[in-house]
Amino acid sequence: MRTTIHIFIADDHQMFVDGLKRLLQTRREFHIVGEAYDGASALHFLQNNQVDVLILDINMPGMDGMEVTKQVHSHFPEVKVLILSMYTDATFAKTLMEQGAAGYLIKNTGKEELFEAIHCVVKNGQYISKEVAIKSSLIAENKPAREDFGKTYNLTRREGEILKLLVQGKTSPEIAESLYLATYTVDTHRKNLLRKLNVKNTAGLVRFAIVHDLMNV
Amino acid sequence: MRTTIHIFIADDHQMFVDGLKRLLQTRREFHIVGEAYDGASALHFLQNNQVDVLILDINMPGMDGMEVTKQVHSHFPEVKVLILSMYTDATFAKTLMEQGAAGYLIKNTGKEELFEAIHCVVKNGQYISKEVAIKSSLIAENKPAREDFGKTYNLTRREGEILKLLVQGKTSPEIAESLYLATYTVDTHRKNLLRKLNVKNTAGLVRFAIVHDLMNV
DNA sequence: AGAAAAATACCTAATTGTTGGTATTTTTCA
DNA sequence: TGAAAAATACCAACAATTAGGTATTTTTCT
Repeated sequence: MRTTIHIFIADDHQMFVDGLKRLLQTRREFHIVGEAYDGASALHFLQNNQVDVLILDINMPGMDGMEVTKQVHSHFPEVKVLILSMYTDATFAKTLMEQGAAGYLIKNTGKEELFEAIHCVVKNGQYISKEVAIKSSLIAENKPAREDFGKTYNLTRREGEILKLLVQGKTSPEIAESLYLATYTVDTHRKNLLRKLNVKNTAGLVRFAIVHDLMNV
Repeated sequence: MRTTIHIFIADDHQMFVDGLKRLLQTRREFHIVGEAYDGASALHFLQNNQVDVLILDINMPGMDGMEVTKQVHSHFPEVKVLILSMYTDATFAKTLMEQGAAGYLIKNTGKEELFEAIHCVVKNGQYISKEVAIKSSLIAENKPAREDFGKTYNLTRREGEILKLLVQGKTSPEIAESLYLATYTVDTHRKNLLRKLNVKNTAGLVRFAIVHDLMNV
């Protein structure tokens, strides 16, 4: 790595920050540009300084890490947020990643993995601790491909056709008209779709279709 | 990196494989354990050998890379699939990641980024080429931040709240109950949502919400 | 050719959604 | 402190959806 990575540390434990600094300073490519013991100070610093990676302890007081992550992501999108946490809870990690965190590491991670994670997020990757990842299908969940959609979910050709039109916002009478069917028939297919996909209304059907990537939306 | 990373290369261009091997051999931590020029051979090798990372050319003949990715992910989940591709199409990359790929690199990537990507996927991260990522909302930074959603689309907090519940398949009475509101009120908000997002029914709302990534679905 | 699956169509009743209003209270912010 | 925005609530009428069926025709596949 030729270029220096500018790192800012936000953690409420002074000793932890010190240890982390020392650890990071063993690598030439890392440059600690600042530190803060609460979220507000961290945000303030970002306004006036170039920071590549914000290492953020998620147990910080004052302003919670979740909020800081959101703020940083929306106001300083170029800053990568790397979360350090004690929790291996996958849902928690997932939520943070969705709020804009680029990485999630549990605190007792080895230094090599930490270095790796920093490089990874700087390169636009996302990094998640192994301990967290194995707890759930947080990464790389296996969705069925579009072409075997019908097969996988046991939908017939007609059902798939009607589902597509539903996603487009069409009503039963409209679908009936465009497919030259009786509204009754369309409704029968809709009933079968609700049953097969185990949802209770059109919202569920639309959601299912989009999330499982049936549509080209 | 103390531990050796066992790499298998699957690509139909012999010269490309050779170049890649030479490139990877400049780093002590990488060990090329094998190579294949079609998907079937690659899968066969995995059955009898320890492989950490499978570098996979997505333009391989015989068995397409998409299929190999799926197979590897389901049969050898411990093997990280790193895709090499010529295409910067984000949808394509996304589909592959969903099939179980751990990383996606375009072929004219620099060696440092390649090394980085390998380390990243081994550590359970996901790596996506910058060139691909910036083309779409594949990674978080390019999506409108969730908290700006309301601002971007002029939705109020309450409207966003109700939209989320609609996507979950809830009916007006149900939403009213969970938010301690009159059904009348929920319906007013729904009317405003339909107007603001310019769709004509709930299917449109759900579709909009998911496509614009308001939800965590 | 015969069975199974898919597609078609119909009926009723209850619930939910949509449209087009009006109007008051609460919150936010300049 | 006002004005504006947001949130709340109500009414009526009509359209659409959902749930519970039954039943015939057409297509697919062995």
